Amino acid sequence: MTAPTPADRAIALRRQLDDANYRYHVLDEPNIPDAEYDRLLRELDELEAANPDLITPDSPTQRVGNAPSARFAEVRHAIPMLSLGNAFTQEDPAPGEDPYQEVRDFVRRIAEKLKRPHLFFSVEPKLDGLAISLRYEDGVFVQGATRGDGATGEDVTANLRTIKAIPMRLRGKGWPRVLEVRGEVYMPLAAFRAYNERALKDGGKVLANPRNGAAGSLRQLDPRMTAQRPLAFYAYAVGLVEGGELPETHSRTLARLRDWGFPVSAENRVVDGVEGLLDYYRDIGARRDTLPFDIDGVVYKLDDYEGQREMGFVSRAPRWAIAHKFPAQEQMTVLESIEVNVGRTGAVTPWALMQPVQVGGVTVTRATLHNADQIARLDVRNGDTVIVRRAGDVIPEVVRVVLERRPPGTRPWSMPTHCPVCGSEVVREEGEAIWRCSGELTCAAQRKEAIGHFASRRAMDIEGLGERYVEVLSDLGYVTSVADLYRLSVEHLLEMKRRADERDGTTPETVKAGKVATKWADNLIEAIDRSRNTTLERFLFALGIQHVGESTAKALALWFGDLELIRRMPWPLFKRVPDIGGEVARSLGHFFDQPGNQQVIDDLLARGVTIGDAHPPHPKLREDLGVASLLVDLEIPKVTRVRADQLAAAFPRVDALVDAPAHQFISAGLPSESANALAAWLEVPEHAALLARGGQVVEHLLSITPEGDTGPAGPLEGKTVVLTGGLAAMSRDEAGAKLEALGAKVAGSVSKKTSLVVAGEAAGSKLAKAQELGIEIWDEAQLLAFLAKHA
DNA sequence: AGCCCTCGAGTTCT
DNA sequence: CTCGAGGGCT
Repeated sequence: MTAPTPADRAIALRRQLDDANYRYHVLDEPNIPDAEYDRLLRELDELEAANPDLITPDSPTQRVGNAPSARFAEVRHAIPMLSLGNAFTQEDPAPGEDPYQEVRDFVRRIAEKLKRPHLFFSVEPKLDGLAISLRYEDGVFVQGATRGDGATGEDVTANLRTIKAIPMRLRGKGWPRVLEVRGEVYMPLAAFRAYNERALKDGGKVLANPRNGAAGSLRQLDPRMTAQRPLAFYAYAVGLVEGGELPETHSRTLARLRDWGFPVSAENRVVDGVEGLLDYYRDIGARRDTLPFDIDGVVYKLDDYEGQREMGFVSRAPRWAIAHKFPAQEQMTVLESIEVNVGRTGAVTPWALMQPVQVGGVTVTRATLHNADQIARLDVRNGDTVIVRRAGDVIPEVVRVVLERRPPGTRPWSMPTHCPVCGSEVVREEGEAIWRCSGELTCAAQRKEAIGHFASRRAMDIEGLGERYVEVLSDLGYVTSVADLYRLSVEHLLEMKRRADERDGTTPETVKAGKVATKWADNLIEAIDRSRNTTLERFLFALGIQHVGESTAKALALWFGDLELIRRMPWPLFKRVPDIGGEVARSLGHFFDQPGNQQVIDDLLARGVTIGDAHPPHPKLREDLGVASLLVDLEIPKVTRVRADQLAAAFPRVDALVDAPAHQFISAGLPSESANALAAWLEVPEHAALLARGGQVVEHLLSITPEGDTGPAGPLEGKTVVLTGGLAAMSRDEAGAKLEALGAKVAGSVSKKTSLVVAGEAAGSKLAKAQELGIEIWDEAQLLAFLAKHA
């Protein structure tokens, strides 16, 4: 046996590489790891570099891309690349109207002409990419072109060579001497995202969407650029055929193409009649968001060529095929104006008011613009034409501005300097993204939101007090603080309704309707009454303190157990609660420092709000509760944990510390710098008072906080559980409460700290993430079984 | 100082 | 659901 010649080796390498490509891109069953592929490719590359005469045009090394071409040559398609007629689904069908009429018409026309009992269609997803034509002579790829106007396209052979899913040489046998294959070059979504993520990191150019990514990549003048773009390809038709035969149906041609080495979509099917088409349409539509590529519809083609020939063409579109489009997920519309909204915390949020468009099957007129930074990034202006998207996430967003359509004379948008509702100044904290109205509760918008929040389901849960009534109650002055809700009577409500009707010009209620109004008022008063019985965590959440959401409210309730304690707490002590830091503690302190807020709490209690679950502080509060931690929590300059410990040892009682001169701090062991800083800090009367009060409260807390014993550990103690998807037997909230009762911590998002994910019906990204991280996953049945066992 | 994890807040339409 | 930012750990 002699050693293989370089020529033999080159052939062997090419075969291996081609085979690996085929398995990876066509069969979707990679047979060698990427690294091995790269090694083989490098070996071949080196071999060819040493023996240039061994280089062949179909060699895998030639995919990498040669020197840039000045411009693309024109290619005349031997057989024109057709465009398809479109069928749209009627989005708001009138009663009795068939939303699929256009598809039915298409099928009916064929049925009338062909007069067959059954019509079989080859169906496939319509990829959102770029149509191309590939020419093979004697089984070797010789030329590739874009669709262009259908008759003439551009020669992008060099760029197409870089796409590994396109075979350079046909496999198997039986191919015609000349074969033109048509298909779609596209960018898989995962590749698109990965590409953009990297581009963002490296400061490169971000692709607008996968379609633009594919189209832009193919038209790169330098194939080496194309080679870096992650493109893929699916074949869906055949053009010119010479010196060979094709099967008699489209579906069998596709199977043949696959044998010859072309990727063909795994979603292709053959279906019977119009119902078959529509089933397919609905099936793909339902799975649209989970497909690994973007599609804008499905394509129906009469499967047999005989029938196709008989149907023929109208102008340039075949009468035997049609594209059935999905409702667009992106639409162009005109932004009429940028408005702002004022939220509960005063956040001034800009949003776009647009001319109504159908996006993803619903009419969209408004979309959030998040904040001023986002507007600056997009550079959206009044009157701009914009692209609106409503992707899997339902909530519409402005994707970008169509600059070519910008009317003359527009100016960049800027945040109003004053609140549109109350006229207070709009301010922004250093380094923050959000501008806020400084009016606080003098601002009607903030008051309204505060009342709405107070009444909301997760807060005081006043059923029937929705946005509408909050608006009127607030506007007409019946309710200026949340405590006013508990002074309302049925008479007030009826009077309010009468005035509201007058104001809005609504026809006054008839006597009969008056009865209905009474009923409504009775119900609302009863709901308000019911809400008087509440829990500490709901109450704290309802107050709407900045940075205090449900979770923080719950923690406060658990750790301190008593409203009276909390409302008088010196703010640094809030930091004793896990997950509460300086920012949140200060916010709590700020809230309770305001006499107006204390008054509201007094009023609520005086008007019958009862908080049911007062209990002593959580035993763990004792841990590290003392003078030292108080000093640390006060954030005194130069007073670190070490210094605080020294001080605590020297001054077991805070009173003595408050009045002590600086030299006593030095005697306690502090360096003079720290001692002086502390003395200077204490000069400020508010500081001294805060420290003194802090000392008292620490002593009080220590006196009422029980020792150890945190109760029996539940079976889920220390576990973090995430609930996702819909449950049949109970709501997610109920399930969460039950899990918490067993000791679990219920979190909202999946991370590597998550111990367990309960996935209900139609679970989405959280389930995917759990699988990715290898976290234990239960279905509802497992959850119910577990709960039953441990109830 | 930087990273990871959570929480809070705001949001659209039927 | 997504973004921004607070909290805590390394």
